[in-house]
Amino acid sequence: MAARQPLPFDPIDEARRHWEDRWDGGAAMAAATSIVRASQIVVAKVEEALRPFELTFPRYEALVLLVFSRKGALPLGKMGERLQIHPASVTNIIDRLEAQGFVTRIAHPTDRRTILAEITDDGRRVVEEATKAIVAVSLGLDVLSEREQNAVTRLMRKLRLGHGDFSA
Amino acid sequence: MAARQPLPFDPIDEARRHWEDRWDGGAAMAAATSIVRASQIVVAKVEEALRPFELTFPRYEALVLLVFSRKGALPLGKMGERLQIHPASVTNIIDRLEAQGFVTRIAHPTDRRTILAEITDDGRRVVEEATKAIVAVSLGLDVLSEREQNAVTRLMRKLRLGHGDFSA
DNA sequence: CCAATGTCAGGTTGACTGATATGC
DNA sequence: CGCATATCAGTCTACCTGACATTG
Repeated sequence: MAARQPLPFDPIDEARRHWEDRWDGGAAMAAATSIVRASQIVVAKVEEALRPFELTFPRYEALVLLVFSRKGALPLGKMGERLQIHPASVTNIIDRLEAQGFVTRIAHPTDRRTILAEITDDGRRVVEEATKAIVAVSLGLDVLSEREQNAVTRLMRKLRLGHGDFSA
Repeated sequence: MAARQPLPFDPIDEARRHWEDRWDGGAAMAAATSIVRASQIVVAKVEEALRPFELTFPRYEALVLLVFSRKGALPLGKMGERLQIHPASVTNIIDRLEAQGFVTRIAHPTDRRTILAEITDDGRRVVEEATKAIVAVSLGLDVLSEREQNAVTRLMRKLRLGHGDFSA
C-alpha cells in the first residue's frame, strides 16, 4: 500500500478552483471526481473485508445476486444484465467462483443454449460470513448518517436513471 | 459493448429489500452500491469522450494535474500522492504519457533522486481539446442540477474526509 | 437462415508486491 | 547507516473485441 499521509487540504476543492479559472463545468467536474474517488474508497474498504474469504467485489456481488434469487440459480446472461458486466466477464467470474467451489454450472431445464450458475452450500456459507465482515465496516459508509446515506442513494439513483440503468 | 437494455425496475432498490430481509446496514449497502455504479457510469462517459485522444481517465487526470501546477512539472512522488495512486502505477502512467509525447521526464534541480514529469506543448494542447470534449458531456453529470451536483460533492467530501483523504 | 447464448483467444489497463539502484 | 525516490520484473483482476460452436 502507498504511504499516503493525508493532504492538508481538499485536493478536489483545489482542482475545482484551478478548473474554474480556465474552463466551464466546475461543479460537474468536482462532483464527478468526488464520486470516482468515493467509489475507490468504498471498493478498497469492501475488498479489505473480503480478502480473508478470497473474494473480490465483483465475485461477491455475483454470489449475493444468486442468494437473492428464488432458486439460488440464474442464467449467466441474466447475471450479466443485472450486474452490468460483459458476457465474457461473466464467464471469467463464474469460472473463478466455480473453481472455489462457491458455484456450479448446471443445465437450463428447457433452453439448452443457456447455462445456470447455482450457488453451493459453501457459497451460501461464505456469503453469510463475508457479509458479516462487510456490515461490520458499514461498507465504509459509517462516516455518514443514515439520513445522509439515503441522500446519496437518492442522488445516485437520479444519475443512474438519467443514464438508462433502469426505467422506472 | 453489452446489449444492456434498461431493467424495468431499480436493481439497487430491489437488492436493498432483499438485503434488509436478512442483514443489517441496508442503507449503507444501497449507498455504497449506488456510488460504485455511479462511478462506473461517470468513468465510462469520460473515457468515451477521451477515446479520440487516446487518453484514459487516470492519464488525463495526471495531465490536468500538471497543467494546474505552477511550472507545468511535478515530482512523480508528489503526483502519486495527489492522484492517490501507487508509485509503480505512476511510473507506468508517465511511461505511457511520455511515449505519447505529452510529458517529458526531467531532472530535479537539487535532489537527484527525484524526477519531474513536465508537460509538453502537445500535452497542453491535448488537455485543452480533451477537456472541451469532457465538458461537452458534463462528465455525465448533466442529469443533475448544479445544486444537486454540489450536494453530491458535499456528501462525498464528508466521506473522503472520514477516510483520511485530507485533513482540513 | 437468423438470433441468442456462452466460451475462447488475445490484447489492454491499472494496481499490487518485492527487489533493486541511486542519492540524501 | 537508515530513509527516500523511482524503476523493474512478475502477478492479478477485470475489461474489451472478435471469432466460434451450439441451440432455438
